[in-house]
Amino acid sequence: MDELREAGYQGLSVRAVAARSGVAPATAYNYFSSKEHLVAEVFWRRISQQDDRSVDRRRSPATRAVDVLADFALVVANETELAAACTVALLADDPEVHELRVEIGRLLHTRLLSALDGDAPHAAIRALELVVSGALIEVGTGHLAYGDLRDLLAESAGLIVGGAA
Amino acid sequence: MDELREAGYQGLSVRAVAARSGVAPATAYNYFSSKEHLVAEVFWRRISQQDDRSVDRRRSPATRAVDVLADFALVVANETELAAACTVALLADDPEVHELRVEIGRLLHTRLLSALDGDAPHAAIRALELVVSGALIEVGTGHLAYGDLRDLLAESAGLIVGGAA
DNA sequence: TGCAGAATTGGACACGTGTCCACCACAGGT
DNA sequence: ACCTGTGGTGGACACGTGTCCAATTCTGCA
Repeated sequence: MDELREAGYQGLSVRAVAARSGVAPATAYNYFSSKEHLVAEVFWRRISQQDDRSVDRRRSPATRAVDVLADFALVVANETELAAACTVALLADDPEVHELRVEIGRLLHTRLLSALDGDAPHAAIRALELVVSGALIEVGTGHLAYGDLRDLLAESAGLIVGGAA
Repeated sequence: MDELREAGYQGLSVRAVAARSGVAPATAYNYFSSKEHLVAEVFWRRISQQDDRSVDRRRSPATRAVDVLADFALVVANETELAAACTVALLADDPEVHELRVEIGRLLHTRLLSALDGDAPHAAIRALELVVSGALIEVGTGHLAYGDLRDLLAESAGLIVGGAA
């Protein structure tokens, strides 16, 4: 993370991260096959370490959905550089990254399902998934400000899941 | 395009494209600052060369929206390799690419606006924009098949824009 | 204490990238 | 026929990447 902040994603290199960790480059490559894999792993750990929200059925379905989406996106979106890094990294054509991508997708799906089960059709959940990737990309490319993310997610979720936003 | 099909995005290089075009590498770099820029340019040209649909207000707003989104996405989505290339390329941290990204965003926005103006709130248009980027990424990463794209877009648009899907 | 197996290391490797610059080819105007 | 300027060219450059491997150091266990 420190390295990413200082050098940006372009400037990030596995070697530099290794150096900062007091470890030889070859060692780093034993664990991470590329910088994409490294960054994707950071994202995955942050996401999966969040503790699950308990579902409170007194709140509207849309609100519950937004909570899930915001938890998901805000983990990285508070730093544009990190959001950019994660979005690009997760698209890499690398088996290790593919694995993580699937895992992350599964996790998001599970969370949405448990927050909304019964209160929204399957199609709505799919749409929410698309929306959150779209939103993350907009943050990563700098077209959407961190501060506006939650509102945008809320607006979209309001439209997708019937209930009042 | 031929080069991309044969070598994949990973294997694509500006030099190889230059060679295939019977042109020196240095010449290619005069026009495209990176392979990301090259690919982004291909995407941009394909998108912007589509002719605008005429708005038929007898059809439901959602249907009109789907037409715009599908035109947009299907330009590249019929070949996974191309979709992957475009999505990754468009995220590059390169001023030329940034320019194109803005241009493409503007074009999509304009088309949605003209297809839906008055029949959907601004928030719906934003949500549709997010959905289409999300969908493109899923195709690019191979998590969504080309054949399923249109249906998925239709489902989502149906939820976002009130009218019957 | 000593040892076997695992983890880490340095260093070289082949390859690809984007940049630079001096030089050349050639079309259009005179 | 001759300039002139624009665009194209070859070739070298510094840099970063991921891979490999033989040598070294660590670690847990007997």
